Amino acid sequence: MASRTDTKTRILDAAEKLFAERGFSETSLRLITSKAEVNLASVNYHFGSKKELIRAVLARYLDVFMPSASIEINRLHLAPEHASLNEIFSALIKPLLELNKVRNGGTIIFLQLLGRGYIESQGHLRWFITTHYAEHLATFVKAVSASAPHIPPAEMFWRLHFTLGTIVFTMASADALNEIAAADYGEHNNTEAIIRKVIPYMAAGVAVPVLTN
Amino acid sequence: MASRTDTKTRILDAAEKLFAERGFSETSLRLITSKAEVNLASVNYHFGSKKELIRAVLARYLDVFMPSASIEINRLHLAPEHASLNEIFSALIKPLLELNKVRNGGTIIFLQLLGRGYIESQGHLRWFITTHYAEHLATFVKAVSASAPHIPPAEMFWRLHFTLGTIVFTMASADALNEIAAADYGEHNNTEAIIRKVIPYMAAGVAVPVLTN
DNA sequence: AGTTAATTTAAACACCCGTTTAAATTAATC
DNA sequence: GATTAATTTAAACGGGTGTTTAAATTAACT
Repeated sequence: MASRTDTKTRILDAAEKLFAERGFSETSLRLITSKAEVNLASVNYHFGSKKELIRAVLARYLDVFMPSASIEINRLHLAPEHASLNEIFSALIKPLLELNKVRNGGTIIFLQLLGRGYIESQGHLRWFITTHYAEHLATFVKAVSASAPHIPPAEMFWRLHFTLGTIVFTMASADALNEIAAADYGEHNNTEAIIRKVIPYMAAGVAVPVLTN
Repeated sequence: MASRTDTKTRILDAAEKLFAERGFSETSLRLITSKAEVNLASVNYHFGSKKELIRAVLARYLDVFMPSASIEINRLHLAPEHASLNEIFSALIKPLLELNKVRNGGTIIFLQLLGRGYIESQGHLRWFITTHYAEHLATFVKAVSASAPHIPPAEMFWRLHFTLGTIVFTMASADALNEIAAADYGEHNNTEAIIRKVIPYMAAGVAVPVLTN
């Protein structure tokens, strides 16, 4: 059934790397197939279209991350509602870093793809994610809300999207920021170090009391 | 000298709107010139290339925003170092909203362009901004650092980029988020309302004590 | 082994892109 | 008003894009 390594897999592996680095529209099928060492037409044969390839690339990560994240959230001291926001966000570190075992640089690739998906493709990838992984997202939102009960649901909606923006933009610029940090402050952070830096920032922002005046 | 409205201005006006909505690479010169009702070749005649047009679009906003922001930061109670982080971030509201008077929707267009500039064009727009507006940026960083002296410079570097990501990603998705918020919570926020929502989040994140363990 | 199905391949298709050219037009200057 | 300069215009250039086609090849099944 499979010639050498599965053609489908070779395409996905090459595509996710290029998509994360350069964005979807800046990455041509010809570049993907040449890096993957497969024929140009095989993308349309196996995936139908470029748009569906993009979805498949994202789904391959989400199908690993989402269930794993839900398990960690539910496991929090056997009672997620008593966990702090820092603990809840930190519970996502393990599922995120496990993506590095799936593929080299998997964590940062996943987060960059997520950001590209939300910004580039005007809305239809956001729709794909929120509908296909609704239960997992609800689990997460419920846990966060329970641990910050002073934040009304509408305000929490906005703050969680602020949080998504924070992490996703950070990871999209991670390489550039790391270079500057190394040059200016002698710092050398890997993906995990950056995630551990950003969690307190996000947790503090989500929990800050709403201004009433 | 000018036929009707200045051709150069017509191009910039059409371009900034399309760039903000769809991104740089997704916006063709043919689409820009047709919306602007000018000839295709006039872009290259007046700006040289598409890349230089992108820079000109961004510069037109930065040249208004940056000096205005610096003035507001320096004016903070005549002593910026005694202002709170909330006050410092809030000082940027006026310069941001004044962009709405420059052009309709100017505030959100500017913030979306900023985000596109940082994410899409791999690094060379980030370079353009940090070198051409270095003094203004330094003024801002200095004020923020003075009002959160417990945050080491390297940590502050990261947190300010978290902050940039938060605001820029939020504004890039503002329309979509507003639709959801309206449908799910009956909320209707304009650009200013969203900015006022995000400021406490960012201020809390920037100031949160660094974990020592 | 022979037949059918799945996959791979090279080539072409139709289209859109940024840029350039040279002629036509408009504006400015003497 | 004639001459020069600035701008606008239509057309073409060369190249890249996603997708489709039909033939060649490989794998699977009876």
